[in-house]
This record gives sequence, structure tokens and C-alpha cells, in this order.
Amino acid sequence: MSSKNIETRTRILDATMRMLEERGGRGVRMGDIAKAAGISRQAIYLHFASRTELLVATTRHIDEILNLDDRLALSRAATSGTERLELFIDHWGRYIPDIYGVAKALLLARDTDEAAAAAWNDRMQAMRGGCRAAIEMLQSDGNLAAQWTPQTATDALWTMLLVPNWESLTQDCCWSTAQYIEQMTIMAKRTFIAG
Amino acid sequence: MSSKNIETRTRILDATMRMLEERGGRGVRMGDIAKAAGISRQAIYLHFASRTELLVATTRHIDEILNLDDRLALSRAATSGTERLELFIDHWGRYIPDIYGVAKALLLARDTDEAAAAAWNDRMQAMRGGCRAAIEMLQSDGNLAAQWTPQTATDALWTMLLVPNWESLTQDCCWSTAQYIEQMTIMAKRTFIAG
DNA sequence: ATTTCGCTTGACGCTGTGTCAATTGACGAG
DNA sequence: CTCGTCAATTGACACAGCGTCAAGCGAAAT
Repeated sequence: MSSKNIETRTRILDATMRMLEERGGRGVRMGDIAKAAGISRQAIYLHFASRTELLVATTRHIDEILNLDDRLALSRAATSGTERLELFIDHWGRYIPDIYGVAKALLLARDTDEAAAAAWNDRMQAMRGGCRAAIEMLQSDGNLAAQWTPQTATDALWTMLLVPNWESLTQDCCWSTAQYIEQMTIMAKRTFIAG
Repeated sequence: MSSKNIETRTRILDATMRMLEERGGRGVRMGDIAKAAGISRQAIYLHFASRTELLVATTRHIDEILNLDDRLALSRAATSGTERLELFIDHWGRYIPDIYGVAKALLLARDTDEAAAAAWNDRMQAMRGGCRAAIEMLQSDGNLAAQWTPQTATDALWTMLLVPNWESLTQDCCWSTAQYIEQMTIMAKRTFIAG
């Protein structure tokens, strides 16, 4: 019965999500997930070819639950480069905490698994698209600070928004999410906007 | 014979350094190092208790070879906060490429090894000292931009200079070392200096 | 009554770190 | 000249965690 199949698959995804969130993406083994989903470890492989594939599917699962597309649409509605930069950082700053568990797990898996690295790269390139859009709008507004080309500014903004920086600030430096968003916004504005 | 003992130890450290540099800190196993040093894998454990301990010893070894202390002394000679910030970023930007191999290896080991995490933390806290010094000098010059406390500014500067950011910019975005130093300096100045 | 499907159980291979025991070869001391 | 010491060697093993395989089981469909 195919519906039972999908049911189990969903149970696995939910369990993965839950475990990764709980444990901050660290030390979550296939066996732990299986136990949480109430099935055997081997059964997971009937639904996902590898741990990495499961992680990737979980990010998509979370994005669906979060209505990522709707949330992204908001920042695309901006009418100036400055506004777009603000809205994008705001969106990103709220998004990271929600996906941090899986993100961290993928980040860790990357070290030993080529496929995980590729999957993560993919997502980061998508995020880069948001950075480029903001920078290019700034540029066409004539508001991009002189030192930057659109290319290098995108590089810098993108790097500055990468997950490890969020991690450093919120975990090591104890910043709140609000603080992160506020300061990153100011920093980005001082750095990229002319004047 | 103790001198022979030290000789081998040094050979191990040199081999480790070389291998990590060559392979960018990834996929360097104890056996590889042993082979490169011309000894058996097990013999390494006669000199270092664990892989992590070997990595840590290697960073110290490199720091000695590089004359880290002398290089650091230069940035401490600054007479203004702005100059100190510039000199510190310059120093750091030249230092990272030299230690990147070991740094990366330690960064990777951190995921599974508590001791590696602690060792890396230690070094990053030392680096934070440099950040704090620059920020505090800026502050006492009355030049720290209004939005920041010395604490949060140190957090931000420190995070921005972390190795993964250098990695992202130089490896993924193809920036040169010179470009990294130049842009990070401008960014830091725009971000932290008032006016 | 038989086939099919989703899942279970138990075992195994792989990689890389770290440990252990037994052995070798060189060198200095008596 | 022989004995003890010490660095290093060899080969074997334990341990995690991922991924794979074969055999089997119960329930539902035909």
C-alpha cells in the first residue's frame, strides 16, 4: 500500500527534523532517527538512499512547512535597494534559526561526504541570488559604495550572512536573533550603501 | 637517546605541516603522516597521544617557524585605534594562509573531538584579544561608531575575521590574499569607525 | 491459497583512530 | 663482551557509524 509508504516516509522526516532541532544538528545517528520514528534503522534505507539524501529531503520538508516561498516573496516586493537589503537580511535572520539543526548536520556531513557538500553549495548559491538581487538594486539606484563592484559586494554580503557567522554571534557571543538582525542590517548598510 | 627522540618528533611535525599544507587540511590520516615521516603509524603515538595533540603541536611548530611573536609585536606598536585596526587585519590576513592547512584540519577534527574544539577555541580567544585591543583603542580615541559597545564591536570584528570567512572569500569567491586584506580593512573601517 | 509489499532481525564489510603485546636493533655501561 | 635500555617495528584487535545483504514475517490484495 503506497499510502502507508508515504506515511512512514513522513514520519521519518518529522523525526529527523525533531531530532536535529533538539540536538542542534550534532550527533544524530541513523539509529536515533529510526528509534524516534518507531521503525528499524534499516527501514530508513527503504525510503532514503543515504543519510545525506535524508538530510536534503528534510530541508525541503522544513521549507514546505515554513512556507519558504511566501516568506521570500515579501523581500522581493521592495521598491529600493536599501529596502531590499533590509528585508532580505530580516528574512534570512528569521530563517536561519528555523533550519539551523539540519543546516548544521549538512555542514558537518560535508566534511566526509561529497554529496552533502554539493547539496549545501546548492542552497548557498540560491541564497547568494538574494544577495546579488539586493546589491544590484542598490547599484542601479546609484547607491552602491564606491569601493565595490556588484560582484565583490555580493561576495562580501554573501559571506557575511553565511551560517557559521550566525552561529558564532548567537552561540559564542550570545546575541539574540533580534540583535543579529539589527546589527547585521546596520553593518550591511554602512558597508554597502554610499555616503 | 633523547636527541634521536626529538629528531623523530620534529620529523613528524614537519611531515604533518607539509601534508596539511599540500592537501588543504583535508583527508590527512595518521598513516599518511607516518609514511611521509618515514616511520610506522604506531610510532607517532610514541610522541603524540592523539591526532588532535599532534595537530595542536603542529600549530605551535608553525608559529615558531613563522616567528609569530615578532609579527604580532608590529601591530601592537600602533599609535591610534584606526592604525591598530589596520595593522591587525593586515597581520591576520597574512597569517591565515600560512596556517590554513592545520587550521582546517583542527576545524574538521572539532566536529568529533572535544579536545580539538577546546584547542581551537583557545586560539580563537587569543585572536579575539587582538580584536578587543583594536576596538578599545578606537573607543578611547572616541572613534568607535555610535551603534557599538566595545563588547558587541569586538564580537562583530572577531566573527568577521574567522577562518571560514577567509575560506569563503578566497576559495569560493576567488579573492586574492591582498584583496581580502584590502576589502576587510575597508569594511572594518566603515563598520567600526565613527563618521 | 498465493503473491506482493512494507518492514524486521541479525550479520557483515568498510574506514580511521587508538591500543596492546611481542620482537628487533642500536647504543652505552659495567 | 654482554646486559639493559630505549626507539621503533609488526601484526592484531576494539570501537563507531554508515551502508548492504539475506531470510523471514504479517497483512492486504487477487
